[in-house]
Amino acid sequence: MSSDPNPVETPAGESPFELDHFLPYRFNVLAECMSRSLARIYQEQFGISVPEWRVLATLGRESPLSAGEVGSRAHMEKARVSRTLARMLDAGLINRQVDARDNRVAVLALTRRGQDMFRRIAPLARAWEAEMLQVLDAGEVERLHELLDRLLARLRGMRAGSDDAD
Amino acid sequence: MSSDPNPVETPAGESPFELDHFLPYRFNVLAECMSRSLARIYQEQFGISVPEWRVLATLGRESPLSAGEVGSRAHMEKARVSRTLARMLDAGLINRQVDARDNRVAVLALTRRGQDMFRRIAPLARAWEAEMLQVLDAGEVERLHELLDRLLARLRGMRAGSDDAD
DNA sequence: TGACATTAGTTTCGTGGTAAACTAATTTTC
DNA sequence: GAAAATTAGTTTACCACGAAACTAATGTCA
Repeated sequence: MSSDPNPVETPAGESPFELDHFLPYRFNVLAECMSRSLARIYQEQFGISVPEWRVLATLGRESPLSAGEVGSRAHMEKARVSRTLARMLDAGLINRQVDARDNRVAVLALTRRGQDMFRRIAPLARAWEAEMLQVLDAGEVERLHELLDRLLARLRGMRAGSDDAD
Repeated sequence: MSSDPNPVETPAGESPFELDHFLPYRFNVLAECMSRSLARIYQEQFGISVPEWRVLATLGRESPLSAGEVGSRAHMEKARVSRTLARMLDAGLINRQVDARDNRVAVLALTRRGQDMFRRIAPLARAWEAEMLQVLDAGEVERLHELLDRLLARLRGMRAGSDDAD
């Protein structure tokens, strides 16, 4: 009884709860694995962290942006954005210029150095992704993206009315 | 020039790097959304955190287990397991008994109270998952799980030889 | 049996995260 | 046009995490 492999009784007919088959758990584990694996590349070679990489990629694609715009595009809280930007300013990867029309906002862009770094990391990131995706064919990749789209939309919908936006 | 929406030139023929289409980013965002949404349920109603829920689910399915076994089953670092167990012991959710054969290991199981909590949360977690999965049909859910399986296996394989196991 | 290595688990240390308070600028309202 | 509300962004306070150091028990090998 003390070594019962299924110690908590389940109502008749129900299978026990399995963490391994539970999607939030699976997504968390997988996301963490991906982050770690990829981060190894840009952390070791370029000395930047995950949020720094996100900001770099965001401003590499579109700029100039305000801090708030960076946050919404990269799904980062404003405090995290603020600290990340401070580090990147120190490192000379971005520059910041106060908006003449509205002195609260400052407009951000990559410096030459930031652009160079982005140009060097982006292909490595793509290559890493391609290596991971070798176990999937093109159609599967497409379907995966499509499933992720729908799940994300669903999650945003589920909390509708409950609290604030994102 | 300063308002160029694609400020970093891409090599001819290549599309610019899009964070929104990059899988590690997408998985992180989605995993975080799921965690938050689900955690709202068990945090508000039962006052436990994500790692506590993981340990609860792990020991709810199989016990007794040592701390190390809990960690490997729930994909948690041993330090995190240790802290989580300490909190749960305080809260009277689990009990710990030193193994007579090996005084380094202690064997863990849910208390009556822990079992009750698990029995109450598990169906809520299932229901939450089912609600999220309403946008997918049964075949899609199955294919999603299968894709996740393969990606996870791939990631474990990619770092083969590079460093330690998990 | 006594040194050395290994293992289970805890604790420490530094870092980074979030929520909430805060500052400063701007907009709204009457 | 002053008071109140809103917004952009920073800072503070607190807490969690991971890596590494540490403790204690066990295993190994001469």
